[in-house]
Amino acid sequence: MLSNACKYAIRSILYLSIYSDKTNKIGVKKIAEELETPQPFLAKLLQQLTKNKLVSSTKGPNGGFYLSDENRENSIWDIVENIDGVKKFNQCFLGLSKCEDANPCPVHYIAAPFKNKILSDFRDKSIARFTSEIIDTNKVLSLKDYDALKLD
Amino acid sequence: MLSNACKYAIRSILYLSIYSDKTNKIGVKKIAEELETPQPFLAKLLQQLTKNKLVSSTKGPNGGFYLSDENRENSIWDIVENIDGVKKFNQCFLGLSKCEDANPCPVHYIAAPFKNKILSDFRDKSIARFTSEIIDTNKVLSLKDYDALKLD
DNA sequence: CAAAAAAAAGATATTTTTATCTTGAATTAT
DNA sequence: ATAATTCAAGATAAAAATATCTTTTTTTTG
Ligand code: FES
Ligand code: FES
Repeated sequence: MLSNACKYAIRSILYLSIYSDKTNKIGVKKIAEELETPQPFLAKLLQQLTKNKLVSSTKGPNGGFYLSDENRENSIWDIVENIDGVKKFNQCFLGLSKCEDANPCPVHYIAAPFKNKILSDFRDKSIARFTSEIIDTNKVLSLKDYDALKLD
Repeated sequence: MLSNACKYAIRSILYLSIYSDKTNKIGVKKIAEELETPQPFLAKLLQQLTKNKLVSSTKGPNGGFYLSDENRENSIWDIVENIDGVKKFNQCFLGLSKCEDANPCPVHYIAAPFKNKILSDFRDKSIARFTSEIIDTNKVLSLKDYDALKLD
């Protein structure tokens, strides 16, 4: 449903949201290691996300990527739009050209509620809120295998 | 989540389940037109599905593809396994290597119930039952755009 | 200022998915 | 039998997604 690129992007931004700020930037190398994603590919992605104001960056020593307060006001949905485009998500689970109640495919009534739920979660919460919920519930919500992002 | 190939396969088999039997076979050309899928690609798929006993076929004039009673005892899940493999479906929505309650990603508790629901629907019902439910509810459950498969 | 660090940009490569084409084999109707 | 029809099989092609490499630019630190 989401491309690898998009998954990497979401994970990166959630990671940056938890661990970075203006005074604590993080380089691609570190991010790629933490999230176990291909480094140069992630670099390209972050480049694109930066150009589109979803993440921030500075060059030079102690430079790297981080999320500004403005960046944190975006939603996960903004990331999806940026990388995969909107269509990807509105598509029918079985590949019909339109997914709508008026013309449901055989699994529409199973798939549609899920899509709506994910969609509203992605669209209605800011990155900031999404992140604080992760932190507040104090669950081990890892971004890569095992508990890499365990908040202790 | 599912590949195009797999979507084509599922739609084809549901189509054949509704419209074909031993005495009424349907050619690739017709199927591809009805489902609006690329014809030679679908031919390859049907070939594979036939080899793997998920559909039946005969050559020659009035030949074509159809579902035998045995074919109808398979599940949608069998199709998915055949084309995309099992893994595809067990994957984490954000791309972690494992999707499990013990190590949930930030959207796990939204995605997991959906996956379980689809999975059980796909796995526990035979094609035959799936199809008769489509017919019985008498809904316009089309397999391609608009109401191509409207059961009147 | 010079050197090092790090992202930006652009080019290239690999892999996977999707799609097509060509030839061969089986079946049926005439 | 023969010709027509339709699937089978294998080779090939095109497109998209994923991944890497090289060079340039910016920034910071010493
Ligand atoms: S029409 Fe297929 S998922 Fe909605
Ligand atoms: S861990 Fe991500 S969907 Fe289950």
